[in-house]
Amino acid sequence: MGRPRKVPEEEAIDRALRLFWKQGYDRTSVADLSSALGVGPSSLYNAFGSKQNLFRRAIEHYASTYTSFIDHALEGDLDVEPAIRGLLREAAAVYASPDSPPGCAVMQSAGAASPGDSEAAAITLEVKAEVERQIAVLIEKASRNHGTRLSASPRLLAKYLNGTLRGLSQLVIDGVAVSDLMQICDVASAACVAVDGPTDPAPTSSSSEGAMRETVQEVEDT
Amino acid sequence: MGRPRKVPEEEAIDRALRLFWKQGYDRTSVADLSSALGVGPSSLYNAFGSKQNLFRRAIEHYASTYTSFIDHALEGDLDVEPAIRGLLREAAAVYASPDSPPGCAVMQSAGAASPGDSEAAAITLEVKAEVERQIAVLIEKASRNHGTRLSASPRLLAKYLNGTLRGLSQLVIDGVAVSDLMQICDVASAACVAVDGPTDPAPTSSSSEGAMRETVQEVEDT
DNA sequence: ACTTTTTTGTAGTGATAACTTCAAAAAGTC
DNA sequence: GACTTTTTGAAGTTATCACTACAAAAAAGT
Repeated sequence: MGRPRKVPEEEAIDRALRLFWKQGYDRTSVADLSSALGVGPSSLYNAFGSKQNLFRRAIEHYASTYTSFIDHALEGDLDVEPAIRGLLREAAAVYASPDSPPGCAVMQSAGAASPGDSEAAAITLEVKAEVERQIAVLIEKASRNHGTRLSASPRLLAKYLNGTLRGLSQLVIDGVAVSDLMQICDVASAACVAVDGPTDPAPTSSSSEGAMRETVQEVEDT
Repeated sequence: MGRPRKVPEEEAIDRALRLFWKQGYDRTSVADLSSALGVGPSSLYNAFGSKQNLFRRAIEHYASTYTSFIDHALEGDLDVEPAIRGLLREAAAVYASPDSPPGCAVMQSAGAASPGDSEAAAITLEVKAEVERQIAVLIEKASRNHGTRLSASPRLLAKYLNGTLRGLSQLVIDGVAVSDLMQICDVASAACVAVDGPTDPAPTSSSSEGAMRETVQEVEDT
């Protein structure tokens, strides 16, 4: 009952996502969203409550739609290196796809800000942590199933690959060619498995120069 | 001649840099800068002309002061892997230092935005390109001097490491521990040199699924 | 046709953004 | 001490921000 919506909720969220993705959360005004959807601001507030909440819905939509590369990698039973290579390549393909804004929506919309300084960064926190968690699971499973020796622990490699994904997103923004991106994925995935030769298999050294920030927030150890 | 400045230019720029670094360009208002320096906005505009220009000066200051890890790596005559490991570790140490805001100032201040959408991103463009250029030079020199077989061309590895640096900055923001960061640097640097075993030395494969954005902007090939 | 329910468009709210105006203040020079 | 030069502080300007008030519009139920 009641007057029907001019634009259905699902489409509104997807259009909003693409705007946040392209312009970033801060630089996307409610007026931008309103005119992109062809409705007045009152409709947006009636449907979603606030700009923050619309962003939250948009990121949830992104996480459940555009990050299938992790599920694909988990479905197959490949060894560590090909599994990671496939994951990175598929992610890079999404980041560089002409059908959606460049880069990773989580990175591009929330910027590089820390969760404390930015509303948007706080909202994307959970998505980033979940990706890292699932990558750790993937590596642990693949190495166990294939008896693969890793260059570091699954949880550390997951952090490394989390950083790699963010780097890939940035490289796409820089305009790096897709062919180069794919080779970078190959280099990065090869780094995950230990070399057989006489080289040191798993470096464990630590301290470098100067005092450094010791940190608090952590994803659980696997 | 004339009335002396309340706060000298150099100190003003450094204080501004740290604010941009911590909060990002967009979220740092002129009022923030003004109150952080203890002077009125008219003084800032008299001295620097605009917020954009002050940011430009701050980034130039950062590039000439906080990125010495590249010069250090270039000065030594180490082989590729230890040179890159040292570069990454030193960069990570700067990013995680408690004496300055977390992460890389170029990334944190300009966010993840593309140069077209953000004034700040356009200003940091040159710095990022110069870093990548110098890393390519470092790799080429080190591999030539030590006869090292690389896992990919110097220009591609430079792109990979450019992405790695950005990823490291993000990991620091995420709160990853310094000890983990250092191990990640080890994994990343080991990926640059070819393995001796029976494994494929330099993968060259390309196409993945779907159509992808072919890009324009490129740093020159080495 | 009348009521009920929800969405819509228009206009406007106070807050904050970057930036400017201008006269007083603080120095050197004669 | 008067003149010149530059910086400073306080107040103000215009634009845009997220968000809201409210009545007309468009559907369903009776």
